[in-house]
Amino acid sequence: MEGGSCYEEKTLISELILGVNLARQLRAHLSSDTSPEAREVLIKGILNSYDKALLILQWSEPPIPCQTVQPVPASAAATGIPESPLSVNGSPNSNDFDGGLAAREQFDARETPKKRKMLPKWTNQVKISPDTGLEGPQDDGYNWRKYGQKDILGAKFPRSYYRCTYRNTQNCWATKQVQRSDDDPTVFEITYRGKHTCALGGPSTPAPASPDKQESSQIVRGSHQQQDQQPHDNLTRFRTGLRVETDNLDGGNIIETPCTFSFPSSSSGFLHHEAYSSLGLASNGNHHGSSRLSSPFLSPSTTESSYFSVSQCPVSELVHIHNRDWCGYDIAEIVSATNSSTNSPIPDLGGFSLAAVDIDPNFTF
DNA sequence: CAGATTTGACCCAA
DNA sequence: TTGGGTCAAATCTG
Repeated sequence: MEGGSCYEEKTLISELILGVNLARQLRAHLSSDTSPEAREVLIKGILNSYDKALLILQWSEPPIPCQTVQPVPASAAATGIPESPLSVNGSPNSNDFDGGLAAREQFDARETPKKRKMLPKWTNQVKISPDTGLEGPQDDGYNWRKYGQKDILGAKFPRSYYRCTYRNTQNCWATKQVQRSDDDPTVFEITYRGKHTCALGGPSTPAPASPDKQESSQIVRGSHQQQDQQPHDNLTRFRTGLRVETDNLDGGNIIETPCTFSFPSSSSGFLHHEAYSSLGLASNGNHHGSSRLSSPFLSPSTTESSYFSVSQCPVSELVHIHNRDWCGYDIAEIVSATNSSTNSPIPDLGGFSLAAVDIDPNFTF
């Protein structure tokens, strides 16, 4: 636990420092002819940084009374697990960090259904992989019970309504709505309302075997993954918060504008060789660059990444990271690729559709 | 049989 | 009046 607290403090400080640095860069950019895109990247970085810092603050404080029954494992604490998956587009309501206020809100909501609408509300967008057999967005760690489904006017897909499984037994009034995106069926918009006050539903104490039909919260897991589910959960969380910054690099000419990649969550699988072979690529591209990695879930001492050029296909660059998380697990993931003829990103090669793997530590690219 | 899901009905705010 | 959110009985599942 101590390691977790120490880690959280360091991460919090580093995130705030990152935010300050990005703000300074933005100020410098404002006085120059920098492109709006580059400024937007900096703004996103700043917002990301403060979002994460706030999340760390939120989850390092004693929750009410949701997670007081079972202590949070150090590994879980170290991941700074948010109540729901953090995404570029979503963050918990910043007004809701006051646990006492949240508790009062929950209490009031219990008394009058009208006041439920006053509950804090925030929305996350979660992308799922069509390649990995996922039926829906990843499990957010809570136990949800579906209580309704509605066809929404103008939406292709119905909206599902979930409430906390422990509503009746523990008066936990957290709810969520899951709406599949019309534009991209692999994207789910998840709207959370209210904080969990249950003792059993916390993300650090995953549900004991919930059914696998729930649209919004289940992952198909192989047997080998169940054995070490905790590390894999951590990996998923670490990926979610991982960012690759490519500005000011020694190989900075590879990607001409500063880029920030936000990692979607993805499942684990033995993808490394399959990914390359299915693309007709050799896995020994020429290393020609490196980048800084920034994530609250990465060990700074072991972070590294590589860029590879690939000559066998119209892929001008394959950004590939090889990393090690705080649990000591090696991770490899393709995070982006660019079509050399059109100079446009190749979405199918992005980090999402090519899931991460725990690679052989002895394997070299 | 207990708990979860489905689905039509109901409520209510806009 | 309409559409979104919730309820609750029926049904399903392990």
